[in-house]
Amino acid sequence: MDIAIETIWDLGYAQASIGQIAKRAGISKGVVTYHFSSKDELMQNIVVDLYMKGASFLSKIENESTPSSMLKCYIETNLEFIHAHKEQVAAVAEIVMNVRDEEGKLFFHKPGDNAIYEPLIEILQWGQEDGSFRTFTSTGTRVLAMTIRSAIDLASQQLVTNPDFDITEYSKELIQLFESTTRQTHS
Amino acid sequence: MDIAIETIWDLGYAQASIGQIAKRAGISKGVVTYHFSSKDELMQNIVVDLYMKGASFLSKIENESTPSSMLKCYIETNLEFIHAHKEQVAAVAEIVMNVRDEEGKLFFHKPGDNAIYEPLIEILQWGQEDGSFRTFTSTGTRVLAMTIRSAIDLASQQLVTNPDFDITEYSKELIQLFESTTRQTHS
Amino acid sequence: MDIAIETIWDLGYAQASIGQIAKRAGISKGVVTYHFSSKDELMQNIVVDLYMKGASFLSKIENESTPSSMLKCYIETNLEFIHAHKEQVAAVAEIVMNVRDEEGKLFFHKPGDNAIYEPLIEILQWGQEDGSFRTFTSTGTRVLAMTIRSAIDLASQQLVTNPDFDITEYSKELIQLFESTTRQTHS
Amino acid sequence: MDIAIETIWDLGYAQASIGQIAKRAGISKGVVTYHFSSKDELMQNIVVDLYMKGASFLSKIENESTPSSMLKCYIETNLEFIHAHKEQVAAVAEIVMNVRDEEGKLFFHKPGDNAIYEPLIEILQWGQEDGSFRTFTSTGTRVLAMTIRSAIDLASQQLVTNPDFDITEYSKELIQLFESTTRQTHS
DNA sequence: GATGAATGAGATTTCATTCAT
DNA sequence: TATGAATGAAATCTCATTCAT
Repeated sequence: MDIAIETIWDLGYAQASIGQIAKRAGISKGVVTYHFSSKDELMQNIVVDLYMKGASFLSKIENESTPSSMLKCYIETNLEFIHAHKEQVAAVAEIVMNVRDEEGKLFFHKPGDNAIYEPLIEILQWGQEDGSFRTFTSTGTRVLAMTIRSAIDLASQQLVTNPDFDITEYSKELIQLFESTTRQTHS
Repeated sequence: MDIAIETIWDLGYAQASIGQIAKRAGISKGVVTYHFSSKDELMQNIVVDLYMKGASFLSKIENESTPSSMLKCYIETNLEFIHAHKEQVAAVAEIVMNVRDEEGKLFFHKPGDNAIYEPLIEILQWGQEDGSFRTFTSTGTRVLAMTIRSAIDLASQQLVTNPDFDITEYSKELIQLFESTTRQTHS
Repeated sequence: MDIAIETIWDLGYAQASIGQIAKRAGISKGVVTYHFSSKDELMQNIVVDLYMKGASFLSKIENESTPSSMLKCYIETNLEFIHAHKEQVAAVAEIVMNVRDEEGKLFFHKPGDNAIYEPLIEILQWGQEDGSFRTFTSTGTRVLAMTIRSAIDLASQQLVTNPDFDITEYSKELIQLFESTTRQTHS
Repeated sequence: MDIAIETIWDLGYAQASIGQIAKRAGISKGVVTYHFSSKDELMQNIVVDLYMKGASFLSKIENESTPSSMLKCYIETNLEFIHAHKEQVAAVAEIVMNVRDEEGKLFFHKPGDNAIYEPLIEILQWGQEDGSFRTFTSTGTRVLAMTIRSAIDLASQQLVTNPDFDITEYSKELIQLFESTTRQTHS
């Protein structure tokens, strides 16, 4: 699986054939289909593995005691995770966007599933309820969550394409940006 | 080319073979390779065509007379463009992320090329210089530009994956969000 | 298709891979899948082609004016057909017994379909009705038809496995056997 | 071996891979190749086992004291055997027609080997000699034996493909048919 | 005896590309 | 311009067989 991730990182999903992966791993093609009944299953394993790592890594966010610190922790921890697993994060992004079922529909996408934004929405709602964040409309809250999330995900793309990208600095700036965006402006 | 775009939209880049495209267009495979010397060239044409459409469509942004109205126009016009050409925008996103050269490097990416953020950075700098926007550090300005851009690009993904996504509403909310983010808070 | 038939005749269905067939035909594998979208489709074409040839070849049986001469003609013409197309007949026998659908069911077999015996049963019934054949029970008539048919089909197997088999002689003997089997024994 | 027979019965020879057989048996592939040095050897064992069962089961035919009762017993006992071991009989039919040597020749077939017809020919000759059967030419005797045998073997095919096939009834009808075929018509 | 990992050959199929017509 | 035949490379997958444990 690690070699598969590396191969996707280096060559992209389409070029990451079982043959390529096996060659880079120094094993025969048969080994791959012996352990994973199909290429798709290998890819699913890579995705599921990252989700499990992510769930563990990101669980500490829930421990924060204020909306502000939790938002900070959310951004920071997510970017740390992306940094720590940049190859796998990028590989999963490619897999999710390329694996399709027989009908041509994206395999890793339930239509209308925006569950990824829920944790952020909850943080933002909490902050509005306890008065530490300024208020947004319902839609505004959701759009802000989407904006934060897309800014986070951008980091993974930058790590792939931009060798000068400094994710630590990016993290600090994002935290500051969204801290000021959410801050209550008048007492 | 339009059929090629539709095919990528429906089936994804990998399944959009010349055979598929030709079949959907009701022509023979030979016609495609007659007009485009290779599949990659067809794909490049789709990308270049979108860039040209975009340059024309987005040129009106430069006519705005204030940083604030220009930022609003930038967001609004970009989202209108994504909306008007959602299939081609999505197709180009797939092409850009899948076409690679012999070495496995992404064909449509010059390393370190973040030119896409420059127009936004310029708007943000102009606003800081004329005092209509609050001030950001140099890095903060760049990160804000990246955040705005990624929020805009998210719309294209949502159009692909989320049938309930309302891009007009999204546009209004984004404008409001970044208007308030950049607004000078104390006179 | 002719080369495919020859290959099945020589090597059997399992060994008659697209690669083998292409090699024997002196063409590339791609040509086969270009003309036939899959191996199964090639095999179906071979089967359908033989059925069409058979329908044409055997149509003259209907012209006979007495049950006895029609039975004789049925046996004779069927064996002539098997003789004239022995390779394809044998190939179709292999195909019919080996091609299966995804569930493992034989593709060329509708459960309970014994339509092949109907023409013979009709001849035998006609002969009983007009008094030229001795009488059989309903089941006896069907079993006799099955016996005649299996004796005919045996010829194809013999042509495959027995180089000394004389199908002309076999034809004469079968005709005589079933002529005497069906003959009215007392006036 | 029983599982292998079931697998061939259910899926056909080609799909009856060692992996499939082992999976259905709940054992590892290795066990199969531990007990049988090759797949072909497993298949040979299934064939030989059936022949031994058959030799035992059918030996009682020799005890009959008249040609007529022996012919009846031959048909009846063979069909009982096919009925009692229908899966294995069908499996052996598939094996015999699919296993080939390196040259592509059928493994279970010695060219010109028509030994299977000898017992029937002997019964028919005996009946002609003792005057209880009507007389046939030498070739006619052989063709009649082939006809009887093919009618018997048809039962196995019918058991595979026709769920409504009643082999007991078929047995009675065949016995009656060939009793009347062989009966001396004038004293 | 039994297992599971590993292999390598070969099967089907897809596909970009070339080329004669 | 357009077509369709042909090619050859490569991809996924299956499978009999080997082997260390």
